[in-house]
Order: sequence, then C-alpha cells, then structure tokens
Amino acid sequence: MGRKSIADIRRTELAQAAFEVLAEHGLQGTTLQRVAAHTGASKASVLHYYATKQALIEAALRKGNSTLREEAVLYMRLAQTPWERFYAIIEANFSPTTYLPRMAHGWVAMCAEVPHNPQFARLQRVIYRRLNGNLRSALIAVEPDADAAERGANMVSLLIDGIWLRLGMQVGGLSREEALDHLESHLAQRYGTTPERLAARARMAEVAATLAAKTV
Amino acid sequence: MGRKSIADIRRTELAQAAFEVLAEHGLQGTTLQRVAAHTGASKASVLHYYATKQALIEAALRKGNSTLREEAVLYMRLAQTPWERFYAIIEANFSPTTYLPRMAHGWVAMCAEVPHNPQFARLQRVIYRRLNGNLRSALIAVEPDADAAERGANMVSLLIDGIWLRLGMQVGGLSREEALDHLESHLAQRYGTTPERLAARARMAEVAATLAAKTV
Amino acid sequence: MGRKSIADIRRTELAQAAFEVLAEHGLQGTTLQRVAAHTGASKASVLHYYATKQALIEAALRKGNSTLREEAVLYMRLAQTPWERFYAIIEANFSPTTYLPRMAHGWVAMCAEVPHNPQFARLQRVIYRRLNGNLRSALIAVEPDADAAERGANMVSLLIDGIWLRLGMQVGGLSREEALDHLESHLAQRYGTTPERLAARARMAEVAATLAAKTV
Amino acid sequence: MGRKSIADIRRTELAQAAFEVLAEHGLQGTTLQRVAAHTGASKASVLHYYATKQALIEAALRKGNSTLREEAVLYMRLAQTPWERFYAIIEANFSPTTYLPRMAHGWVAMCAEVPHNPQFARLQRVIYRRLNGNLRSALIAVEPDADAAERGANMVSLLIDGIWLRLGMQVGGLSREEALDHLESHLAQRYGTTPERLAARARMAEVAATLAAKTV
DNA sequence: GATGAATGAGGGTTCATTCAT
DNA sequence: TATGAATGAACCCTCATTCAT
Repeated sequence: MGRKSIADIRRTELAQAAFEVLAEHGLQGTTLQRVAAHTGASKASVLHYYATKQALIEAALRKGNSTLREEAVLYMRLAQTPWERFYAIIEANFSPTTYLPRMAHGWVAMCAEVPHNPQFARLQRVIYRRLNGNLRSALIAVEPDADAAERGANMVSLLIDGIWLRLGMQVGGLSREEALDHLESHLAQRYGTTPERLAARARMAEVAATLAAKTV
Repeated sequence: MGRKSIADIRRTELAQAAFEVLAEHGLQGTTLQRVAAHTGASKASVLHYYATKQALIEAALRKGNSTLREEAVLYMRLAQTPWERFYAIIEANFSPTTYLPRMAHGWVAMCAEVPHNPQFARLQRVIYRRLNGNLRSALIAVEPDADAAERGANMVSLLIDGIWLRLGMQVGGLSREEALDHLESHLAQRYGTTPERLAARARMAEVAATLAAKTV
Repeated sequence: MGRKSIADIRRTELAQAAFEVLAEHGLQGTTLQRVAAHTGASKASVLHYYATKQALIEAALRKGNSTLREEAVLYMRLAQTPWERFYAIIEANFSPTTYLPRMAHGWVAMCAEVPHNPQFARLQRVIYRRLNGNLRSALIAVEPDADAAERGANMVSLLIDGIWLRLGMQVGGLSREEALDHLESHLAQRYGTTPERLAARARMAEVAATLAAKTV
Repeated sequence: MGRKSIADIRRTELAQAAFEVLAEHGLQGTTLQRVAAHTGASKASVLHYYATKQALIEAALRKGNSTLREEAVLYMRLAQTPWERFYAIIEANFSPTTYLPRMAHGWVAMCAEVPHNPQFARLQRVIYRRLNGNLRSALIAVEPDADAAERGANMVSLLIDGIWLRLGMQVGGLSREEALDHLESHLAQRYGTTPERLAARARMAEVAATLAAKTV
C-alpha cells in the first residue's frame, strides 16, 4: 500500500506542475520548458517521464480531474439521504479547494481543445457522464419520473458548467457563495422548499466546512 | 448604401475565413498560413489587410459576434411586449443560423484565451454585459424587483453559456429544440405558465421561423 | 535654366526624404515604407521614380554629398589666398548647416556599407579625393614640398573624419567650436602662428558667419 | 586554469564566427543562418547558446573588443615610463594582429548602429573612455597641464579613429607603417623630438615586434 | 536517471518588388 | 502619374523532440 516507485512520484509531481502551468498560462503557454522550470528540472527530464508533451498534459488533466473526484468521493461517503448525496455533489463542485479561478481556467482550456483532441474529448465525456449520472441518481429518489430526473440533473449540470466557465474567464465570475445561492434559487423553484432539502443542504454545508477546516 | 471598397470586402472575407479556420482548428491551429490557404491567398497577402495575426483574429471574433448581434437586433425590432423582447434574445441565441457547433466552438476557443488576452477579455465583457443587460431590462417589466430581475437574467444567461459550451465541445450537446425546451422548463418554474409568456414565446418562435425561412 | 520637369522635382524631393530617414533611422531602418510616409506618398510611388531601393539610397547620398559640396563651393568662391582656400574647406566641413548629428550619422551609415556596396565605395572615394585634393592644393602653396603637403592634408582630413565619426555616434561628440579649436591647435603646431594664417582664418570665419546668417 | 566547459567553448566559437561574418557581410548581412553555416551548425543551435541574435552580436563585439584590450594589457605590462605607456597604447591599436581591415570593418559597422542601439552605445562609450583615459594618464606625466593633456589625448584618439575608419572602408586606407608614421609626425610637432620619446617609441616598437613574432 | 546538445518544422512578421488599374 | 493589391524571400524566434553522454 502506498508504495510508489520514485518514478511514479516524479510522474505525479510533473503532472501536478503541468496542471499548475496550464492553469496559469493556458494551453498555448504550457511549454515543456515552463513545466520543467516549475519543478526545477530540465526539459529533457520531463520527456524522460512522459514521452510526449501530449501525454504529459493528459496526465495533468487526469490529475486535475482526480483531485475533484476524490473530493466528491469524500463528501459522498458522508451523505446518507438522496438530497444529501445531491448536495454532496454540489458542495464538491464548489468547495473552496477546487472552485478556484486557476482550476476553472485549466478546465476551460481543456474544453476549448476537446474538438481537436480525442483524448480530451474522452476525458471530458467521462467527467460529464459522472456528474450527470451522480446528479440523476440522487434526484431520481425525489423525482421518480426518470425523464424529469434526467432533465433536472441536466439543468443543474448546465448551471454548474456556466458558473465554472465564468470563473475561468474572470468575466461575470461568481463567488462561491453567490454560486451556491444561484443554485439554491433554482432548486427552490424546481423542488419547492421542503424541510428535507433544507436539512440536507445544511448538513452538507456543515460537512464541507468541517472538511475545509481540516484541509487547511 | 452597400458601397464597400474592395479592400473592405477583402477584409471581411478574410475575417470570415479566419473565423471558419478558428472554428475548425481552434486557436492554436489558426495560422496565417491556413487562413491564407482558406481564401486561396498568400500569407503575406493576409498581413496586407491585417497588420497582425492578433488583429485578424480579433476581427474574426468581432465578426462572429456581430453576426449574432445583428440577428438579435432583427428579432428585437419585431418584439413589442417585454416577454417578446425576452424571447427575442432567446431565439437569437438559438437561431438555426447561429446556434451551430462551429460558432460555439469558436466562442469557446475565445473564452479559453480570455485570461491571457486583454482584447479578448474586453470583447467577452461586452458580450456578457449586452446579454445580461438585455435580459434584465426585459425581465424588469415582469419582475419589478430589480434584484430579482438581475438574478433571473443571470440565471438564464448562465444556462445559455452552459448550453453553448456543450455545443462547442460536442459533449452532451443539445439540439436547438432541446435547448429551448430546457430553457422553457426553467422559465415555467420560475415565472409560472402565464398566457402572456406563452403567447410571446409562440409569437417569437414564429418570427424566428419566418426569418430563418427568408435567410435560407 | 531652372527648368525641371515635375518628375525631377519629385525625384529630388524623394532623395531628400530618403536622406532624412537615413539620418534618423540608419540604413537598416530606411525602408521604402518610411520614406514614402515621410513624403506623404505611397510606397509604390517611390518605386515609380526610383526603380530600386538601392537607387533611391544612392540618390539620397549623392544629394547629401552635393549639399556639402555646394556649401564648399560657396565658401571657395570667396577665398582669395591659399590659407583662405584652406579655411574655406574647413569651415564648409563644420558649417552650422552641415555639421549636424543627423548628417554625420547618415554619413557613418554609408561608411559602414562601403565594403559591401561598390556604388557607395565609389561615392566615398569621390568624397575622399575631393577633400584631400582640395586640402593638398591649398597647402602646397604654403608647404612647397609635395610630400609634406600630402601628409599635412591627410592629417587634417583624418581629424575631420574622426570628428565627424564621433558626431555621428554621439559618443565623445564635439561641438562646432570645439571641433574648430582642435583643428586650430593642430595647425598652430604644424604651421606655426603666422599672421597670414590667422588673418585667413578670421576672414573665412566671418564669411561663414555671414553665409549662415543669410541661410537662416 | 584554462578549464572551460564545452558550452563556453562553443559560445566563444560562435561569437568568433559571428564577428567574422559581421566583418565580412556587415551588420545587415549577419544573419543567424550565415553564422550557423559558418560554424557548420544549424540556426537553432546558435540560438541554443545565445537566446537572441542581439545577444550573439553583442558577444561578438565584446569579443572583438576584448581581443584588442588584451593586446593592450600585454603591451602595458612591459611599459615602464609614461612615454612607454603612451606608445604601448599606440602599438596595441596598430598591432599586426588587430589592425586589420576585417577588424576595422566590424568596428565601423558597430559605430553605424550606435545611435539606434543602446547596448552598442554603451560598448562604444566604454571603448572611447578607456582609450582616452589611458592616453591622458600617460600624457599627464609629460604635459602636466590637465587641459592640455586632455586635448592631446583627444587629438591622438581622433587620429586613431580616423585611421581605423579608413581601414574599415578600404578607402584611403593606411598601412600599419603609414599609420604609425602619421601619428609620429603629429607627435613630433606637438611634443618635440626628445630623446626620451624616441627611446620609448623604439622600445615599444621592439616589444611589439617580439610579441608579434611570438604570436605567429 | 538525468540532462545538455542539436535540430527540423513551423510561426509571425518585414520588406522590396511586380502587376494591374 | 499614382497607387493598392499581391507575393516570395528571408528573418528571427519558439518548441517539441531525438540523441549521446
């Protein structure tokens, strides 16, 4: 367990660095040179671990994605009711450690490249399906009509995408709180203001606060 | 009227070509070479009209944007009630001539570059403000609370952004009809199903159909 | 007399402009574009009068040179004794209208190109011979030994070159007065302080002052 | 001692090559392509060692300059009296290994660019100050009036500049011996023909001959 | 395992020049 | 006469990648 060869450590380190460079400089500005400099290594050294720039960037994006996923899993474990599972997803998508301009910008950069890069397209599809799937399976419990649940999930994920896009552009960007408020406003209209939902929301917000405090 | 110098014609032609290349190959892949080839001209010739690649791409984006805006103006002129004005905006954003993967992809490519390009940021800000402003000023008539109207407008524009983003990525992309349905679903919950709204919607859909037929 | 076709006028105008651009921007910076802009004409128009950039620049240099020569001729006409002829040359080379950083810089730019441009070499040779010849033929009257006169002339022309070079570089540049003082210091040591020389010097300085006043 | 990394060797090699190309083709003609070809390397390889053409050319000029300076230092070490120090400078400026058309032409090319290139201006200023300073500090011993020494130094440096300029242009160029004769003629008139000076001159000429023989 | 050396491919840009009007 | 249009050639520079150590 936890045994990682030095090579593996180095690889994750590089992927991490690549993601940070990507988030700061965009895809165009992500050169091997810069990634290398960011880890204090040489350009050739980077290519020693990732045969190709392409491979490195994919790893970087996978890493960025897995960060988000791990967070989501963390929240999910503590959720017990459908609405709690639902809010777990929401909180994960707007947690203080991931809902960051840098993250968002990295994500938007990837989105822009999706149509030209099958690898990216695949990854994006995975992300999309996971998000939509999770939302749907949470909603189906409170909204038994499969179509309605599907549509409800889609609506939420569209809002999340829109909000992240703006965060990535820093144009019309919303703070974490504003973002959550917007979503809440939508949910209130769609699902009414039931005590269950409100309780679930409060509970997961608390969980989020606890986890955030621990992370810091 | 309609008098345009040959130079102006050539310039729009090039901007158009640039937008098409941008839509097809992304920003990275939009080289002067390619744009030139796309119009059967030489690389130097392109620079004869646009001193700089940057200038060319900005022109391309402005052109793309103005297409959308002109469409919106067209719809707006025929709108008479607040709800009609509202739906004019919606229809313009999902008209068959603009709600196209190519368009969307070009837009996403620009979004990704916004944080690194002040010019793009400015353009994006203009677009954002226009859309939000138009929506808000339409909604304020039906939702007199300024804050509520603001929020309502924002919600709709977020949905539009999310939908366009997906169209641009071709992942989870919605057809024009699905997109309009989603929006309608949101509006129904938020504003109720009033005859005025439904009438306005029907009226503008008809207008859209007429205009689309004429364009084709 | 004085009849010049419009074309000829335009040609001199362009040559003049080219010289000014050359003086300001150096040879590298002297593009057809800039010369054209400097006269408010189009690039193609310039090439209409000078088939080639090369030809234009040669004309410019010839023009610059002829300015200097005309000045020299002016002074020469008023010189009556050998020493006066000698000082006429000196004053011409340091007249307020020609001993200017811009002029000097243009000249240095030409010098640098001499080894790569036979035309320039020819022109430079002409200039060199004229200056040395004039000095020698003036000095031979006061220094009958031909070899000594040759050497004396050469020494003076070397000093002039050195002084102009510095003016052109704006490094260790001498003012007109300092330049003349330096030369005088050299002459005093070489030819002694004879009344004839001093008188001639005073006379030509006066002539220079008169002419300068008239020019202004 | 003498330990230089391969990179350093390559760098000096390239600077050397650049200087040779500069001397042969002028500044305009000094392209990375040509410098690369001159060393049998690729264009990109040159930029591997000098990030910029500008940097390369500066290195080339510094190298050319340092060659001259090192020679001067060599001579200076063997000088013991003020006049010997003076002649050390003279001999260094006209030594057979540096007083060469190529060298001179490279220098003139730099001079022409001085007004447009702060870096070059700085270098030129350094050269100018060193030469003038050395001459002055040697002369002050034989010509105690500081102003007179300053002027004497300036006169000599002007002559040197003039002579080098002509060598660089190959127009009116003087051989090493002629150049030294000219200077001697000037010095004889300015400082008289004292045994000390003659002895110093003879001594440094001998030193020069010895060093030249050794170099060859 | 790590890295400097070297390079090919390609990108944006400048510029003199040709051509047609 | 005058000029816009168009272009080829060349330049500097960037970058991912290969190779040898």
